[in-house]
Amino acid sequence: MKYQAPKGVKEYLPPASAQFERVRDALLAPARLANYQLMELAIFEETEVFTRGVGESTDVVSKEMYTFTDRADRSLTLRPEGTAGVMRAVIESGMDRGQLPVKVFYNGPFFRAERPQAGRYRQFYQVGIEAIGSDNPLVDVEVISIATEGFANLGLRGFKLVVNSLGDFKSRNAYRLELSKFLSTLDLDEATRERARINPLRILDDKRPEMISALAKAPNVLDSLNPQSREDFSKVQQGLDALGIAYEIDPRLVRGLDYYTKTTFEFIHPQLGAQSGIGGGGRYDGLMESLGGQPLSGIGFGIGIDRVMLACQAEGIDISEEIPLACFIIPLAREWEFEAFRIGAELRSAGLRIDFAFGDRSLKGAMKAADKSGATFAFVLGERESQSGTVELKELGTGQVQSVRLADLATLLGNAVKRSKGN
RNA sequence: GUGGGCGUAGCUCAGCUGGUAGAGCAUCCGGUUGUGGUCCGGAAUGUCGCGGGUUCGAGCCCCGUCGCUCACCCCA
Repeated sequence: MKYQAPKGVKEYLPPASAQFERVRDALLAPARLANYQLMELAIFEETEVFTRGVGESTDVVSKEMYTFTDRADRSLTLRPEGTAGVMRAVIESGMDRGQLPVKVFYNGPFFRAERPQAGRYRQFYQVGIEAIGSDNPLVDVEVISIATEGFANLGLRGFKLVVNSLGDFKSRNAYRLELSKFLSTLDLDEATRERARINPLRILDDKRPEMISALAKAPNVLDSLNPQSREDFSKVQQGLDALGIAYEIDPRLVRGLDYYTKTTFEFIHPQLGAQSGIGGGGRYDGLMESLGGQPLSGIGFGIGIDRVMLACQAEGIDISEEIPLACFIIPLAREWEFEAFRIGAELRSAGLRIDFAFGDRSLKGAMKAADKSGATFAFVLGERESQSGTVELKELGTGQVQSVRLADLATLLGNAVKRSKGN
């Protein structure tokens, strides 16, 4: 084996690719129903979009970006996350000067140069949505509910939703100061002290047991929320309650991107191993402005398709394809191939999924192929059928055969597909 | 970047204390006339990840290297 996909690149081949599509579409459907619209975006950006957007101090920017120089010596970067690119496109197209809020969704591959492990890849896939230009906490609720709807579409149950509020800019900065003071009383190792200096909030995320106990007495963000932030967070909670969405409040939930303010949230699936976050997001107040746009607030989420697929697997959810192959057509010999193909094309344009026995194989081999294809029906096309305009249609599940006129084939197959869907 | 586990047929793996490689599944063909699934018979496939060392002899031991995988950090 000479060539292989680059390290950590996750690819989906049949039959898993059909599951990938289903998961992606199930996650996207609620966004469409909530009137979010598709953005098909650049997969690489000027590096500065991310350094300014995501923040220099984050791990994502400081050590995980795929950055390269093009022939004109421009520094470009494969997108490591979705929000910054959305903001750039919104500003570039002037959407931030039009009707607000701007509600958009996206999906596709993202890239981070990390060491791969279970559920973490260098090329991975996300769906995401952003609602830009409204401070209303109900928008936060809408965004979160779209995510939970997506999971519900798949029948996922084993995840939990964790929410927190970091407070608005003022509130967050005040807390940051307070937290720094507290952290300076702790005896921290070199790396942690450096992180604390760059962004003290991120220390709260530390999962090491000794750190968790050291942080037991750390000041709580929620206690330092100013009145406005407090009220907004309370509305978010009321909205979630009204929709019957279960959640936990975790004042330690900070998330690794610098732009978050106010609401942050994360979906955790405990059966997943070390990388248990299947999705997450939050509100960002200063992001648009720092990329040169209007001073608008926004909120959004990113959901990892790869991890949602793992979660479905862990819960034993069947995400296999449900549209069956209606019929497998077997030309008896080369001379019948064109006619078989013509019939197949007609059936396909009637909306039926049709496949053929290609290649010169024995009839037995062709029947075997029909069987393995999972088709509901199969028939042979040869001299007799061509003459009579009638085929012996075989139902592969039962072995039953019936004579069907070619003219009636489309209707009959169509009805059979409908019936099997109804079951 | 750091640490653990693993690299044998397309896939999943077996190979006892070192004696020149096997199973199941998958693939293909056949079991007489134009109909699959079960069953039976047959065929094909490996520089045992790569390089070096020890040995009369290495898939098995040693060293290096590459790859995969899991975990730390962090995130989807």
